[in-house]
Amino acid sequence: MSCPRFFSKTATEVVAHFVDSTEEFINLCSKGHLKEAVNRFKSEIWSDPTLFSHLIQSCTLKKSLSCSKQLHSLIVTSGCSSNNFICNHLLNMYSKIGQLQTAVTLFGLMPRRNIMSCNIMINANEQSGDLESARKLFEGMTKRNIATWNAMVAGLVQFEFNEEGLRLLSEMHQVGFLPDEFTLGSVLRGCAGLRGLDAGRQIHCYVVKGGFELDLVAGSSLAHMYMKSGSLVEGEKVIRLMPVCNVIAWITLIAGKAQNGLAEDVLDQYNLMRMVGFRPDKITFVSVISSCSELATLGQGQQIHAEVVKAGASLDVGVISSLISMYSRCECLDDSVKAFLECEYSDVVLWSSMIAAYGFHGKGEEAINLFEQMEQKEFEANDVTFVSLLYACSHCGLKEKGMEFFDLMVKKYGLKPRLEHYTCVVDLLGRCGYLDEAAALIRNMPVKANAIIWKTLLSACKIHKSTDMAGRIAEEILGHNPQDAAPYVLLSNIHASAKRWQGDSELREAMRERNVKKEPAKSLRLLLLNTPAGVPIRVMKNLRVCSDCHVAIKYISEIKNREIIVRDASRFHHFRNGKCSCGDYW
DNA sequence: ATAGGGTTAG
Repeated sequence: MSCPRFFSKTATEVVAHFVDSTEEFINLCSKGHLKEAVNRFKSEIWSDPTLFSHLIQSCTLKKSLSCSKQLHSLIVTSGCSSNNFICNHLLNMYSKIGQLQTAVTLFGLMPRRNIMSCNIMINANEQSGDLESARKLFEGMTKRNIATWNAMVAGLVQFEFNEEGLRLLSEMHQVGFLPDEFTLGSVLRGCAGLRGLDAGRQIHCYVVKGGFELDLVAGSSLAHMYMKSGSLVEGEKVIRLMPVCNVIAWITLIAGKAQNGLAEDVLDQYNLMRMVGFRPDKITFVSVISSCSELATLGQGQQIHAEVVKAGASLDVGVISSLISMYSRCECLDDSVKAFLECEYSDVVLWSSMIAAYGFHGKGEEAINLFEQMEQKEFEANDVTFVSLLYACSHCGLKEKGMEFFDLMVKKYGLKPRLEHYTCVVDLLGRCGYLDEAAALIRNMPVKANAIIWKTLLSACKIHKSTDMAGRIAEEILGHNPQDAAPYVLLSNIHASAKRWQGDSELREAMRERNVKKEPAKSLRLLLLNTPAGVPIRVMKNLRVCSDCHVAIKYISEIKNREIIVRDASRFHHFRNGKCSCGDYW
């Protein structure tokens, strides 16, 4: 049997030729050779206008406005500009190359818009930051598909209207749409933003029900939600159950551990990740450097800095902000400054990091100077910036400046002071000897006091040898936690330094009566005996060593010539022969 | 179409 013949070719040959040439045309488009594609396949395009879609997609990737305009004119000349399919592609192109206005005009001219057209415009408006227009479009739609709901949920979450995103999920469910992996990814991100563990667990049920547990995106989002909401165990479980992990799943786990304070585990996990063969990227570096910063492990920090440079990630503001903090906490302020100055693009967080670094090193003037420069450059300071700035002022005894900034924060920036801000101000007033004002502030502030803020005041009493007030304050702290040894110890030291031995022995009696015990520092002593001089020690968790500094000291920074350097949140303690540089024995 | 990050008081 022979095939019918078209001219000199069989039908099969014609089809084969057609498939071949379409393939070649698509190939040219995907490589960006638009002119060649148009010239060689003019007749094919004219007979099948849907082929224009490939040209449009190529133009979208090129992000070239002139290319897009030429192509658009060509489409108009070909007479298929009323084709919905082509029009939707054009809408998408204009929105992706940042020509929202053109897309809006085109959308307005379309005679028969379909759901797809509206979906594209919802996404386009969201991407250009206009959530309201997206919402209006969404609300005006009589028919929606799953992508419509997904676009709106994603937009709401993107602009941190997380609760509303969750509400929309239940609304879509009510009208009969089951969430897919895209919806779930978005709402889980919303739950993470809300630290909403309960809502997140409910979404987890949807994930299981839809069979998306093993989906990389849904799985990572789920794990991220758990870890951001403080449930590291559940998050880790989700990741471990995933049969295939990619870089993002790894980093989700690493970042989760970093955020939950497991800095040591972060470094282990990071090394493991590299052994398995994943390449770290800038987001990995940020998490890892922050952990080095928390541990004050300079050597590891420097090594990772080198890797950052090698990976070409050294220009990222996020990476640089974490480097500034790491070097500052490792006593290398010069390197912090260097990193700060080398940064080409800057933002609030970068400036805040540098202000914090100066404050950490007791350089109040420099911190203030930087803040003023920041204001001149019209960067909007945030609440964290002010914590660092106030901290810098209090550590340098700059009372007037500090109070001025506190005022500025409330009045000019409209920020509501948090407990951290009040603690800085109490420290500021207390250090400068305004003990009564500091106490009054704690009693009158609109947020609930915690033991830390009272302890801050107690330290100030110690500096100014005010035993009477210290006694009253110690009672208040013990009201928060009667078993806390720190106020007794502080009070005892205050009595001792004021040479009131009577008060001191009464206090020790009270401690015995209430069965309060001060933790001995056995572990540190053992470490010192068993570790050869000059060997760096990485981390010791929950180590209490210095009772005089009244802060739980957590990390050993290094051991040099049998001298141990320990870091707490605000300063370095040098221990030699069992004696701390701040004067206390352990 | 969708996922992961940086600065913060004692």
